Amino acid sequence: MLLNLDPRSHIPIWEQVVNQVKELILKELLLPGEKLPSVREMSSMLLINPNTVSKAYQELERQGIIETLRGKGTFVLQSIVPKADEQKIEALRQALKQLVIESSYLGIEKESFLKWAESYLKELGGGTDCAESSSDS
Amino acid sequence: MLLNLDPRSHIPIWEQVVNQVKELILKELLLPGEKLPSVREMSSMLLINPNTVSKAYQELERQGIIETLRGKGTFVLQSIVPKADEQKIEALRQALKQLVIESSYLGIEKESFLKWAESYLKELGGGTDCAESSSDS
Amino acid sequence: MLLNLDPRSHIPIWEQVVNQVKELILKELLLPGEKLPSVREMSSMLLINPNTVSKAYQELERQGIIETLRGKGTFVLQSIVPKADEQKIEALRQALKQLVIESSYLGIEKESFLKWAESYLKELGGGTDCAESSSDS
Amino acid sequence: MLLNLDPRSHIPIWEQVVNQVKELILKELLLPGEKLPSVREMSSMLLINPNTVSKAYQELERQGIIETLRGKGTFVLQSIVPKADEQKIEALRQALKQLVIESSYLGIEKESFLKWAESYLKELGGGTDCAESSSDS
DNA sequence: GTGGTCTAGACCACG
DNA sequence: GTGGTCTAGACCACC
Repeated sequence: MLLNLDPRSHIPIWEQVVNQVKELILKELLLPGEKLPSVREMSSMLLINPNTVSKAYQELERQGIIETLRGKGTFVLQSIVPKADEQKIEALRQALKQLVIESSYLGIEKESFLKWAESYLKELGGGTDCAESSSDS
Repeated sequence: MLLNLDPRSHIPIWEQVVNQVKELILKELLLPGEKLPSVREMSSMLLINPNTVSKAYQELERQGIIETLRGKGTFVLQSIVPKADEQKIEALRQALKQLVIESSYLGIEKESFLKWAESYLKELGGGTDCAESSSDS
Repeated sequence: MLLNLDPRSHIPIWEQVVNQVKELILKELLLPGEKLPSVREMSSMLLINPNTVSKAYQELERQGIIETLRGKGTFVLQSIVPKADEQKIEALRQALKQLVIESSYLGIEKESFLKWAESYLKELGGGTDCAESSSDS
Repeated sequence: MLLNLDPRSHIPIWEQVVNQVKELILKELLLPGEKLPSVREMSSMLLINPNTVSKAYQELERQGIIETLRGKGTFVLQSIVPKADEQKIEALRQALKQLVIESSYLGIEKESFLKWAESYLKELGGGTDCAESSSDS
């Protein structure tokens, strides 16, 4: 559970936590049913306020990724069902388009961009069907 | 200069303006040397606060995309040189990675994601040989 | 005494126990004078903490529904007298009102809501003439 | 915008705000497009912390009932679409069942319970098609 | 021990 | 002016 937080980033800390937990789960470094550090543990590990961790956990629960059992703690859900929210997909497409625009202004070649995308997709998606390919990043 | 602004979007309006101007330039709907509407014109066209337009123009100037000539107006720069800022590239890579993660939780297939990326890359890069001319800085 | 507990529910487990015992009594699946499982038995049956069962029993006793005889065990009271606590009635009305509001936002038809209410009322009140016998306190 | 908050209630204050705003909208005391008091105004009106109001507004936005425009304020959405979430409907049914059980222990007659339900349904639902019936509580 | 709520007060970005 | 985020510290309910 070593998360990389950047307090200077414009992305709120709680959202950085959300993102990185989601990444850890996809990479199977956090397994279904596994217990997350308690809010207090996490906050002292990351040197952030417990409320910030709490907000991150609540958001993850709202997204159907983790669950909290009263008095027990917080756990990764057994079955994380991808829900194909059309609005979110459209937002993602827009974000992707914007990234492409930015990459052009940064002088990034098309091939590089696609290569990166493929590499990230393999890195994560590999875990779903074949675990051995998840480490060849 | 018909921009699509969404006041409900969580992306700041000034940033939406910046993004769409950059897109228009890439698509050659705004040509080098062309004059942009004045801050007042733009703000009344888009029904937004002049300060917002001003902030967008300042950001575009900061990024080396447009220039303001006092008393003359604001113009698209003749040569927009992609500056390969390593930090920005790394940030873009992170953003791309995050998009890939989100797409996984939305149940989007790898092929779809790559297809979209390719389509956007072609859409922009196709109109101009921006990639080849990116080294003549 | 097969209770359906959901550790994921936001209703505290002790309260779920209280609710379901009250339901069993109304449905005459638990009869007046009948002995409840001991705290230990119940906790091992339900795989929950004995303290949780204990809290549920205390609450049921506080509500005048069961009684604990030292050394003998815990029993359903012979005569459960509905006590028309005005405050609780008002709270119930508020809760009902809130349910109606929620049902509206969920797009539930008035008829459906009333049908459900009637069905539940019949389900419970039908088995016993609780309403008529409610005045013999 | 006179809300009745009960700090002693077990329902969190932010949730009480959410509930009552939803009620005001159903009763057409808050109209689509109307501006809600700012977070600061509301917090000073209700004598609660701005963060508490903020949490309530965020929840209302998450439920698709209001929207916030950056720097402008918070507004009731034009079209509030009831979304028939099956899980939430089932939870509502359970809550209704529980209310029926409670009403029995409080000695409430079936007819009273149904009468109340009908009255609340008419009070709110009346606003949808005929405004004149909304005041005959 | 666990998470949830509330307060107070500060800082920031947006328009 | 608006809302959003973060911190610090307190209190509570649950198990």
